[in-house]
Amino acid sequence: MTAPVLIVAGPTASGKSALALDMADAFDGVVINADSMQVYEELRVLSARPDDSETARVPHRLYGVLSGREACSAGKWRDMAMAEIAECHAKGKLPIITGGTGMYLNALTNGIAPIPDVPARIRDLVSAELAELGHAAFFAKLTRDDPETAATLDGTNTQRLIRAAEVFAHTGRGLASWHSEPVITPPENMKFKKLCYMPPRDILYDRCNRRFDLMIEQGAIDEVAGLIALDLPPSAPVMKAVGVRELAAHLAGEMDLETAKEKSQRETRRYAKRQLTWFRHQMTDKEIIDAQYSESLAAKMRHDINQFLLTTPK
RNA sequence: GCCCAGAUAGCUCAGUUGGUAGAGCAGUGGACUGAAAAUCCGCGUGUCGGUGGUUCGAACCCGCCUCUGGGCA
Repeated sequence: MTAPVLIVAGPTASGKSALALDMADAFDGVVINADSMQVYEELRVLSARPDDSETARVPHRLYGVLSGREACSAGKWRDMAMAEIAECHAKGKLPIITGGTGMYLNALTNGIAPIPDVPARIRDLVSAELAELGHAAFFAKLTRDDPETAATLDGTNTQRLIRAAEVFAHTGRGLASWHSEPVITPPENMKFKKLCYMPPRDILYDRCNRRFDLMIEQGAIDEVAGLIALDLPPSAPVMKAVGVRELAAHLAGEMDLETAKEKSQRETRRYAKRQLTWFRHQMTDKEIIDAQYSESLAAKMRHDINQFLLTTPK
């Protein structure tokens, strides 16, 4: 028995959700979120989470399931996604993984190294140390502790320096050494069909811009005010969503709304561009869809997925 | 109509006493193994508004023209 999984990837605002919804309708599917920001409950508007009419139409999973107080991770997401996929298969439904977080999709389909979870406390400690020492000295220390991993880093990449140091601090073993272990892979019988939705750039950028205007109308500013009231540390992933920093500056009276909007739109475009690069080069075995969403595209997809399901019945 | 100040990269502007130009932003290419909407790394030839002149040589000096601000009538 095989276990089919459909993946609908693509950059933000590409229209992949509409496609996923259609496919869920057509194939008795469940839409499972693979977006690092849509997992947080406090980010309804700014993460463009599916609305009530969409969630009423087909079942949706892993949207808004974590509090912004905790940080998600590729490993945590993979475990949640695997559980949802198993439930779908038990009920004879087609899991449709939808989202733009390439690293999450990669962890699911290509596997993830068996590294123990690092407690937040260790990360905080390591971050504080980096702030105190500065990048050069911190990097020099990492090079002494764990030369193998240090050789793979560029010394200015704050986040990855912290990751390397926290793994070493917590496990006493280097990140590179962990990465040489066999990865935790999905079961043999799990078969993925990976669609990657990549519209022309001018259309994508236009959609990014218009969507942010809509977010403002839908209460994005109140949403950010709510986040600020939670008083989360700046390192909390929710605080890094596009638009949060800009609208927070506006609320603090440091930036007029028009500027905050323009900056957010620009950041959305840049994010979409990074996603395009990631999908282009890092995502394996994908089928690229470069047409705009239309009924004829949806019809073609239905046909393709039918073929996929015939060869890999659930 | 007259006077003044501008016109240089998609945008905002630098450009020393003449030696054919460079910043920021935008854009763009890339990296990516547990914060990834994160975090990083690359990429700068453009009739220097047009035209005529001075000069070995003009973005730079001079004349005329066009356009844009501002002022005076």
